[in-house]
Amino acid sequence: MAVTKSDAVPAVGRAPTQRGRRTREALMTAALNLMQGGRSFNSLSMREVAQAAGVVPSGFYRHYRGMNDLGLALVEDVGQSLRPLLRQARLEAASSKNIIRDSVVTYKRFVEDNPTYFLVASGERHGGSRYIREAIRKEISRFVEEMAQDVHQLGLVPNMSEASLRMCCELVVSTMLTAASDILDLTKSSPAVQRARIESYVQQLRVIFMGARMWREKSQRRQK
Amino acid sequence: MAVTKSDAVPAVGRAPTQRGRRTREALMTAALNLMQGGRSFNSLSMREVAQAAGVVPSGFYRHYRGMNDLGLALVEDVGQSLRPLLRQARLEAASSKNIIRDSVVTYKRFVEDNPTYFLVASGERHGGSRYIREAIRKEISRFVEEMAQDVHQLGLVPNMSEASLRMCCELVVSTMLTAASDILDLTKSSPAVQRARIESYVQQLRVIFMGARMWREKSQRRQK
DNA sequence: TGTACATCAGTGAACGCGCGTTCACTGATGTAC
DNA sequence: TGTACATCAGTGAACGCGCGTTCACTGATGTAC
Repeated sequence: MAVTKSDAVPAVGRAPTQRGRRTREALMTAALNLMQGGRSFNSLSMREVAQAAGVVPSGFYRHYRGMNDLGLALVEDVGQSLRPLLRQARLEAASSKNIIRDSVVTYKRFVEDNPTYFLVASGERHGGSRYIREAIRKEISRFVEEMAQDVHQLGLVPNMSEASLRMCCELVVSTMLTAASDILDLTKSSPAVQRARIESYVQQLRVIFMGARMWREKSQRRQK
Repeated sequence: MAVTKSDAVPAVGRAPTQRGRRTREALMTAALNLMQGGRSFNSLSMREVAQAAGVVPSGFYRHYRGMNDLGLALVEDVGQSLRPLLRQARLEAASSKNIIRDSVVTYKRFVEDNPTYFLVASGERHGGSRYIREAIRKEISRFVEEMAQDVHQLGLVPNMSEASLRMCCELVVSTMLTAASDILDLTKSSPAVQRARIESYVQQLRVIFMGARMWREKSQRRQK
């Protein structure tokens, strides 16, 4: 048997045609839309997603090996959409004279305007499959990296090593992801309850930044 | 039709007999055991849990209205098991001269020894059903309450109002729940990686506590 | 301590349903000449 | 620009399976006397 062109493996998900790319995206947005109601990605079925995307069930396999594969693609996509937007929000808030409160308020609006992204980010961070969790961790570390850069450039926490800065930013990102899931569940609560919750997060971030400014590197402490 | 004793609604889950209580518990532990492998509660089926508990599928309904009901019972049970244990661990570590590091190390061992509890607590905190999320929030607020009491009594953060103390403890508990899910995924990583992760959490808690000690209440700030 | 009886706990069969996956197919798309 | 053709994308039917839920049932358990 000679190896000819026709022997090439179909190789799922490469989508070299326009039509293919469109359907591939349709499947992603269909999954996101199905999650709008508060359902977790885990609870979606492949058939359901295919139907919502207007594709016959078997068509799904032209684009993804299975739901896990879709999940990974989704995480990557959400990460790439979110990172530049949040970075911009951060830089805008930086000129404010009440950086922390403004950032949290902006963030709240942002979460409410893009619920699906955060449903993926928060919801699958600890719950879903192991692979998806790892993918989310990787995206989070990118966020942290970017944020550390910004905080450094803005001089918000001077005299801190890069490693410590990342550690602090990780704490901030973690806290804000927890906040996101809170915010999404709060949409039906009274304004008073919402304000109280937001206030709590403002205070938590203040504690973190105060702690960060007090931080002394190990080496410095030793020198004392 | 006269209302006689026989008209009484079966009223699921009251389990007034010994046998009943045993099976009810068997269903809970069966669910926990099935989660051991890293699966989320959400992905368990009722039939599966029933079988693991040695009960015929329809028997499940004698004890729970459905999986959601089981989930709520599980959260409550996990909360009640965890609270006294963690409180004890906290009080033990309090006598150490390196409270934070010792607490984190103790906590790590504790998470590894009781993976199922934390799989529920972390995994369903943001992912599962709305009702389960609310139930977990309620349990968390109990944890926070207890921790705030202990921190106050030990005088770890003097000069702080009760409300602010709760806010800080919430931050700590949140961070440690995120840590739990990290720890559970790390069991197969190299000791070096594990140590680095633990070190990161130690530092994060230090930042929080330093920030908390620097904290000035709003009223105090105004008086300045 | 013994007995009668109401309630409770567990059984087994049955139902209709949506699931993931496979397959051979057909029409659409992009390309190489 | 036109055409031939390989590859790609979507189809529709079929499969076996485990799911949640219902029902009438039987035996176990706890109690009131």
